[in-house]
Amino acid sequence: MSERPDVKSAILEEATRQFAARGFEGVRVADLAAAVGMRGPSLLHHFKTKEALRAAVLASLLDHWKDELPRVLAAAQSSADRFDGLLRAFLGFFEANPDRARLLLREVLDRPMVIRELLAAEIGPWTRILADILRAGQADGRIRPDLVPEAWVLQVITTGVGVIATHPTISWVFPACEAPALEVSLAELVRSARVSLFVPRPSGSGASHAELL
Amino acid sequence: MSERPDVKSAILEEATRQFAARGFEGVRVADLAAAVGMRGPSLLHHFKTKEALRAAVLASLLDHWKDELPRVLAAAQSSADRFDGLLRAFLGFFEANPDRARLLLREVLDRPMVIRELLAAEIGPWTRILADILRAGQADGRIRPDLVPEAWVLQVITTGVGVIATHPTISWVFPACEAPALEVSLAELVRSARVSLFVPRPSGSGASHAELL
DNA sequence: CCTACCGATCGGTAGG
DNA sequence: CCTACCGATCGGTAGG
Repeated sequence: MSERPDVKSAILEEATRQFAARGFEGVRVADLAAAVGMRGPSLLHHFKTKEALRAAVLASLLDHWKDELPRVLAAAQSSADRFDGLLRAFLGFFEANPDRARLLLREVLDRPMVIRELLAAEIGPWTRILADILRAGQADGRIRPDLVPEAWVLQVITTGVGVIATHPTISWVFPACEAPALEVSLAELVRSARVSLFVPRPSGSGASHAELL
Repeated sequence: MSERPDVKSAILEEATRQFAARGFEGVRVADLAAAVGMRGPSLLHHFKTKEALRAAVLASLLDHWKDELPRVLAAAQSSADRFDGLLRAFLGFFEANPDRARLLLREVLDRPMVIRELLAAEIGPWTRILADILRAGQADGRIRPDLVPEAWVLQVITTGVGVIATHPTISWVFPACEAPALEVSLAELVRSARVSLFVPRPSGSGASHAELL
């Protein structure tokens, strides 16, 4: 009765880490169990199969956005700096634990059909709203007219997840001392997302872009 | 003597396809062999181990850029539309066979240390030159000063590979009829890369951005 | 939560 | 390029 309060959470956390690092097939149930202080068969008492564990790990990732997306999008309809709020909530979640980005990318590659359905069901309704907000911004002349809202959203998602997942490896296309830090790369992402989104204001105008989404 | 001229190429092509789809560990040597008309042990006569085949597949990917990058960068120092040439050569290679992008992404996730070294050795020298070209453009006032050249290059690489690798899956964050086609997403990538790179010209000026990199 | 163990999979070898 | 087969790995079960 006085057991470790949430063995399950510990297993989920460790599974996220190991699945992200070595992939689902590359991880041994016994290793996963050892990392949380038990043997393989004992772990399978908490999650009936390895595949069930995979589903639980993925669900815990997407669940975060089921709560967060409506919250941030609602704030985006009343607050001044919607653009920064949304983009930072998105990037911050993955930046706080890059394994989330790597895990998601692996699932996209490993099980495209499964992920398609999950994205359509859980994220689809919200991205649609987002695209509509962008279209309204185009009608108002605040957002560049030569932009395809859906494509822009898709690209920001892919780039955010992709940069955070692969930065420590891909940044080696530059010598170590010239490679930008992750924060610099993400700042560049925010900059280019902003510039590619908003119609430039005549310089000297008071309003900052952050207020305009 | 009158055998199939290049069994090896056939194996490499099929391996690219299958490694991209199911990952290195997810592919059985026997299946790979069956797809090119032989049994497992016979395939291992052409590539001593499965791991050797993996290395060969990866090398054939990177070899393309060892030839292509110098060529395109050289053209970029004499021709008018360097930006388009370079970006289209890059995107075209992966668009012609999205499995290349998926394979590369998997290798980045599966073997970060190996890929780091390969990128540093084979691609590093050229991206460095590219970053210097961008810095020269900043000195001339053609390229936005608030841009970190290395971060911009990194982002374009990550986004290009990421979008092409994941588009058929991630685009399902939109209902099927609203999801942009891959070509639309790539056009948006080119647009936003261009806009985020160049200092905007006073409207009415004759020169197009394409000439300016 | 454990030990003991089954059953299936799979890379690679032997030998032709 | 084949068949036959070894040896190791690993998810999951039995039974406590």
